[in-house]
Amino acid sequence: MGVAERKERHKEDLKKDILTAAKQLFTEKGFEATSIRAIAEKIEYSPATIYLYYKDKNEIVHALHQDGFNLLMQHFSTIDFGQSAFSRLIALGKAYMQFAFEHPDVYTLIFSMKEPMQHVTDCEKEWHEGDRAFSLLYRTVEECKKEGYFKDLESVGLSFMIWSSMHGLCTLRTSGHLEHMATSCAEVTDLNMDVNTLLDHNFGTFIALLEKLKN
Amino acid sequence: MGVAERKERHKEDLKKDILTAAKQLFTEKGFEATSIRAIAEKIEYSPATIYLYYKDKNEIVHALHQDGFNLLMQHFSTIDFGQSAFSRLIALGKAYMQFAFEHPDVYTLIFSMKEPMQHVTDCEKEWHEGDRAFSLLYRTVEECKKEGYFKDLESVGLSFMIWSSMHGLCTLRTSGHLEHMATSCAEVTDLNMDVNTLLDHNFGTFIALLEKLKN
DNA sequence: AATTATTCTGAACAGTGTTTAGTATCTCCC
DNA sequence: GGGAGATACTAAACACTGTTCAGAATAATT
Repeated sequence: MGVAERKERHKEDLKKDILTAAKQLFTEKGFEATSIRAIAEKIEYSPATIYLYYKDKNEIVHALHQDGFNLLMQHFSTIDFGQSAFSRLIALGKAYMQFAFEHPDVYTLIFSMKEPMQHVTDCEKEWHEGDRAFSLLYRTVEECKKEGYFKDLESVGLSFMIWSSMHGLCTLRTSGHLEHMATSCAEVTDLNMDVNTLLDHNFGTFIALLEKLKN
Repeated sequence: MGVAERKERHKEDLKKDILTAAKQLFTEKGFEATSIRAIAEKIEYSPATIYLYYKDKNEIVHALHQDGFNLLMQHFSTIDFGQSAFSRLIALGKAYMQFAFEHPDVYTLIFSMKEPMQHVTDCEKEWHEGDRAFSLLYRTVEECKKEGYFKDLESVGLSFMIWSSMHGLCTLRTSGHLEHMATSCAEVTDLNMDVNTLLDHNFGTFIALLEKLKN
């Protein structure tokens, strides 16, 4: 039965090759430019072959979705767990934003597009990667409470608001809204700065805001 | 010269008809299903005719972008300006979220898609609608400070963080992430609720959070 | 070597945004 | 009223997209 095993291995290899090609095209040319035909050309197979390994494009996107989430968790793993819970919370936010900054397309894929999440609910699949990431945030918030922060504030709601504010900041950036505001808010307010300065400035306010919630 | 005027009027009418048809299809069938051919069919003209009135699809999207923003401002106009600045801030957040809830496609168009904003920067156009909306938030935050809120917090940064958290909440909802978390966060935490309850709960935490920032 | 099973592909379908060459209509001037 | 010219419109094509399916090429089994 050595033959069957070899074939099985080859099939799995090809399946991975498709994903690797998709990921490469995706990060190189962006999501819009990543077509089935382009993936097929990269692995030197016909477009129809891809459909023998993946049901449709959504299944490929979903696989990339999981990959992207592992990359995010990798960013989180660099955080020093020796420091205080509050410092860890700030570091978590920073790592999150840096991830969004370094991999804007991956970020959009895993947090803004509705197709991958639709695929999860459609196939009644679990999504442990996402749960784990939120759980990390939630537990950090809980530990912050032990340090005297966020008294009288409910942890789940607060965790979501922290996530939302970071997510909102990241998406406003990638959509170009923040860039517009950076140039035009000089008229509205009296500050004039570029996008990244504005982003840093806002994150600074975020920290200051959380710090004020001690006791 | 009555003829030339009549023709000019007719041209402008047709231009508006295209937009009306686009808006209708857009709200009825969503953005994905709104093709140039579908718009053409609705106004009973050939697809090529549309290109005599709009440079490309982005120009149509940009026009809808402006329309959508006026709709948002309309939602804001229902707010009672007699109440305190802090109450107005909360009402602003509520109106913003309700807008996103009632018109999810319009919300995605004006706040999540990057094409319309790209078009603004490409054509070096102004975007007064957006500036006005942010300015409204900014001024409300400033007035809240006079009422004793947000001491030692910088207004621009805080305005952006408030916007971000609301925007983040809205996009996490439309993308389906919140829906997933609502069902799976029972395992992570100990709460079990549906999407809308979770959304309300989070907004409640948001208010509680802001209230704690008095003095 | 012939049969069967597996793997792959060319071609097509129905859709997308967009361009161009050509037609039909309508206005103007003689 | 009839011919010239401007204007408005469209059929058809181009280059794409995701996806399907009949059939060809290859590999394994008898």
